[in-house]
Amino acid sequence: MADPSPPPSGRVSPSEGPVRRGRPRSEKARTAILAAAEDLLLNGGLEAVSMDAIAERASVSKATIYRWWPAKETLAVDALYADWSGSYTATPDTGSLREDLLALLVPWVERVTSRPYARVIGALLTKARSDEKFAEEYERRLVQPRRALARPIFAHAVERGEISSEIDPEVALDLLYGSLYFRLLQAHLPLDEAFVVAIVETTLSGLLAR
Amino acid sequence: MADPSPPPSGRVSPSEGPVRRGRPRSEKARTAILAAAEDLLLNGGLEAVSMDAIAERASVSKATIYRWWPAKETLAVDALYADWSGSYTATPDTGSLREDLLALLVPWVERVTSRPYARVIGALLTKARSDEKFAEEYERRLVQPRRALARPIFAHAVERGEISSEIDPEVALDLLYGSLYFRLLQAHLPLDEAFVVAIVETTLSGLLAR
Amino acid sequence: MADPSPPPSGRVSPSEGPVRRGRPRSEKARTAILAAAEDLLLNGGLEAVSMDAIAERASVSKATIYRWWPAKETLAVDALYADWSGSYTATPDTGSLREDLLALLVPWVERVTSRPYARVIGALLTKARSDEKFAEEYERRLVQPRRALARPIFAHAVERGEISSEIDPEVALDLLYGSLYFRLLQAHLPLDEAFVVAIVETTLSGLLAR
Amino acid sequence: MADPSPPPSGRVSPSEGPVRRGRPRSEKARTAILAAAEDLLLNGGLEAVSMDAIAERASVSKATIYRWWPAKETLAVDALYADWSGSYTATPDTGSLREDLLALLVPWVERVTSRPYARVIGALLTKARSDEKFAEEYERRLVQPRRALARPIFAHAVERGEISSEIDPEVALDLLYGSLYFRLLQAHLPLDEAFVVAIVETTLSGLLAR
DNA sequence: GTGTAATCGAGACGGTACGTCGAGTCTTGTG
DNA sequence: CACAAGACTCGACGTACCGTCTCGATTACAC
Repeated sequence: MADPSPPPSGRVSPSEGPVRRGRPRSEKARTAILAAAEDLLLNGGLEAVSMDAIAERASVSKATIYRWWPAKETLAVDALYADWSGSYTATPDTGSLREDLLALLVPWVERVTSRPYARVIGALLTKARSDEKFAEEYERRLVQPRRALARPIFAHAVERGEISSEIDPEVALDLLYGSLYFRLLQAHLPLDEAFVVAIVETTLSGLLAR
Repeated sequence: MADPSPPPSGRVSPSEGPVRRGRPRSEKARTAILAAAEDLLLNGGLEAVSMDAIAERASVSKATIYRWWPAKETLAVDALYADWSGSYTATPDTGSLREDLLALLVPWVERVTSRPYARVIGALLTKARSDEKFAEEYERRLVQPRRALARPIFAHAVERGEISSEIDPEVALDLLYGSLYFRLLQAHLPLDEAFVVAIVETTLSGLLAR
Repeated sequence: MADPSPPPSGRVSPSEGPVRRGRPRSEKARTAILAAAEDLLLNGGLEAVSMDAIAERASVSKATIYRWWPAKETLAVDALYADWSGSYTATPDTGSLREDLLALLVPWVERVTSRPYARVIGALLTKARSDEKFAEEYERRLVQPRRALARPIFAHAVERGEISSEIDPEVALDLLYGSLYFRLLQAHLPLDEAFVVAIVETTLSGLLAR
Repeated sequence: MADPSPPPSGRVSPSEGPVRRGRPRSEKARTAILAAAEDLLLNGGLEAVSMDAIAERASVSKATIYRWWPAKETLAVDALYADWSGSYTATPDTGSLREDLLALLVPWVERVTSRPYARVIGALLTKARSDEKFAEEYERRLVQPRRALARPIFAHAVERGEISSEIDPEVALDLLYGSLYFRLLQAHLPLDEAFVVAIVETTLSGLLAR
């Protein structure tokens, strides 16, 4: 099943108490901020995302941004999430492990190489490695949904008898996504459909002659 | 054979002509700068490396740093290179592909997890994705030496008949290192020796039941 | 009548619209900056006035200084103006041209030689000769008020019949103040009360024997 | 009589001892330095004269400049002196004080307004007010020669009976040159031939009606 | 209606770091 | 020796963001 839409990040959802006093949050401002952030993000990368720039573009005061997002990285996660959440929400189920994996990975590669996501993802991962709270946020919003989407593929393959139930789906996922991220982030060799096919084949059959 | 020591980065080596005019570069300053950079790098990550901080620590003027390194990332590569270049320069050759890979990867994992390298590597990769020249530098100094070290392992395995000559070593390397980098940078699951064993096994044998 | 307090320099007075939005300017910061500037100015001259030094002394950020003053010379004019504006605001009117001029010039000389104003004034004039906008500022704030103060003296003398109405007060002012500035700035001979008396006498009677 | 070429400034003339050991000073370098300095001086003012700029233009090392001139202001004095020393070396002697003064002052005004000397002179005077040794240098090379040239005019006028022997030539000179410098440096009103005539007339006849 | 309370924009504030420039000094090899 | 080349320290420059802080103005709900 697809990702059941995790709550937006930023400040803890204020809808706890039943009392809603004061001026309500401006939806217009929120939208404008996210739009400005996404725009800057996909053009100049995270380093182009400055609170001042967002504030100016979105015609919003910096205080308003800081009221809802603790850091520009958190804002970037929200912007990315809005960008991605609609897509690829269904686990492929073609009846074949090989085809399921290709159906999962090929569109992802196309998407991720269609715009300069590499530097954005790299920057967010880097931030996550120095900020525990942000790491949790990042994993919950962007990492786990994708892994949750993929795990059933291996369960189905076990059911069909294609693979042993001993196989650890986490290791399999890391082999596959790890290779793709590697080429995405390190860019030593192209990340294209041929490479997806190659790693799926190799992961399924192994290197050893038989 | 191991990496034959790539030239230092920074400004192009000035030893082209036979004439060496002017005051020679201060080796003392160079060393102090690299030491300060490495220190800051491994403690606070790249974000802690500021030109001002290095200048102060190394008792060196900022102008001197900028004379030799165009950006703090380039400096970080030099510092990292100095840190790494001595280690792991010989290709393992145990007589078995499995053992060779473990001998290659286990020490690397130990090293890379022994200190907070993750955020440093992430930051450098991110910088590389926005700066073409830096990317070339990074790949030449840090990426290719490691891959060159690993490739012969697969050639030996082909000679021994363990794997087909059809196998593309680049794909194999990306599967293995990619998985490790993935856990290093994304940190969704631990990067330990057990994981190394798991990905080596899986890569060798494949997922499919046989 | 004298100029009744020209507006402060620096950025254009923001009090145009009736709307006073945003955080108001900090009077405390403004005062501290001017005090620091004046202090540095009268001790070390303009060359001792650095934006960094002012920022540190006034416990103010450099950005705040630059927000309001485009250059240290402009700041110096403001500091000098604050220092001078209170004094000598009334045109002397003793009933005699000679006495009026002495009453105008002697206190000015005492003031101007009491502290190292010479190098400050020299520096500002030099800046003015290379910067059109600054020149306008300097003249409006420091030059014209003084000349406006002096002109009525000559009008009174004309009314009393002491001098012809043909006399050009501008020429007379330049003869008197010019000589004083000359000794102040070039310092080839002392600028003292005796010199003031001498130039007043000579300007009134002329060199020619009669 | 006028000063017959004061010695060059900079380091004390090395031609004292009879022994002239080592490589002789390069006349070519000296000339190139002065030319570069004058060029920069008259185009961008003293602030455009940097040791680096001169060194580059003159294809000379900075060390060579510092060997002979302690500061760029001293160099500027030398450059200016070279520029001026050839001109106006004879005291006018027309037989009339009025004409002598005009013959002295009008060409000076033409010269001094023909190029942006104002900012240069202002800068040198400012420097002189903060540097005792430079002040002595400046006065000896540029101030006194001019005054020495002018003093005989008043002696002649006394001899002719035009003015009293009581007249202090120093005061007279300060009235005349002071006014001109004032308009030159402060630029509140034009410095032109009409002004020269006006101050000469006024200085000769005085303001008072008679 | 009239608080009360949270929001919003605008924008100034103290900081930190940036990358550059010029001043002087020092250290080579060459003439 | 003088000189060119050029590396070095020091300190100021002016800019860009950071995250915080006042303001006056808005906009809701609660009384």
